[in-house]
Amino acid sequence: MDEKSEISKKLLPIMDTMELLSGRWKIIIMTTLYLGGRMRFNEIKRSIPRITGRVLSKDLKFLEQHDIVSRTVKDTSPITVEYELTEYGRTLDPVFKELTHWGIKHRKKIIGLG
Amino acid sequence: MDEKSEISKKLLPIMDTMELLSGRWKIIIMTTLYLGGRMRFNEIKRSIPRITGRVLSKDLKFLEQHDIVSRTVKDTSPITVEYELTEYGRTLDPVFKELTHWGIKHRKKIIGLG
DNA sequence: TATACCGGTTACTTTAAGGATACTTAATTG
DNA sequence: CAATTAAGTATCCTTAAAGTAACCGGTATA
Repeated sequence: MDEKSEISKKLLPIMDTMELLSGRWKIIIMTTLYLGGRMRFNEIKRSIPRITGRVLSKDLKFLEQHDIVSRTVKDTSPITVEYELTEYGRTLDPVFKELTHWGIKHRKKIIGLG
Repeated sequence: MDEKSEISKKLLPIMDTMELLSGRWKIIIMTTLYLGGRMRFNEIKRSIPRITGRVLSKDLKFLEQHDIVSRTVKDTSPITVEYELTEYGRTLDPVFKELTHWGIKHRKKIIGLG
């Protein structure tokens, strides 16, 4: 195997994961649902300062399509829609744990330097 | 502590880490250096199809400023510049391992469905 | 009657990241 | 002498993501 295909082989799964994490709001939405459990559209919106309905809607749809988040329409009046992390979405937990762990050490390093 | 500041507390380190990983090329550059060890600017460039010198230069500078990559000018003629992951850069390894691990399972799931 | 909330969608504008290309200085090769 | 390599920089352009704001049908409240 040449150098470039070895790089590709290493990169592909990393890029696959990153596709789900990248963007300004996706991680914030996932963390919000992780902490908040089952939440309605406007609950999520109110929990995340400055997010717009357009982006929240778009990102939730994306996450639903990738089976990270589930969407349930409740037959109330007016209807409400509940979102929560799927079981599969929760398998991202170790990823978030590592991101968190490294971030905490990184912040300590930066503050230590400052 | 209210809901929003709890979310912020969880998010901050994640966002700190993501800052270093986000963008189209940073992860590719880091993976290339991880596999290739010490490399010159144009070696890196040739290893990464379609990257432009402008972006490679910019991203390497960013990574150097964050102590992920070291830059060494060699007194050859013409001068050459070598880049490699710093010891600190290599502490990102567990992060990449998790991203890889999840990505492999994710790909299997997607192929399984298709 | 009208005002607000529910969960969105549509159309338009702005911003940031990245791409394309030319250029730089100094040395080397043919 | 002309072309090439090295490691970039400068300038302009394109694109994709996100922001802004208006609007939708349906329901409920004052």
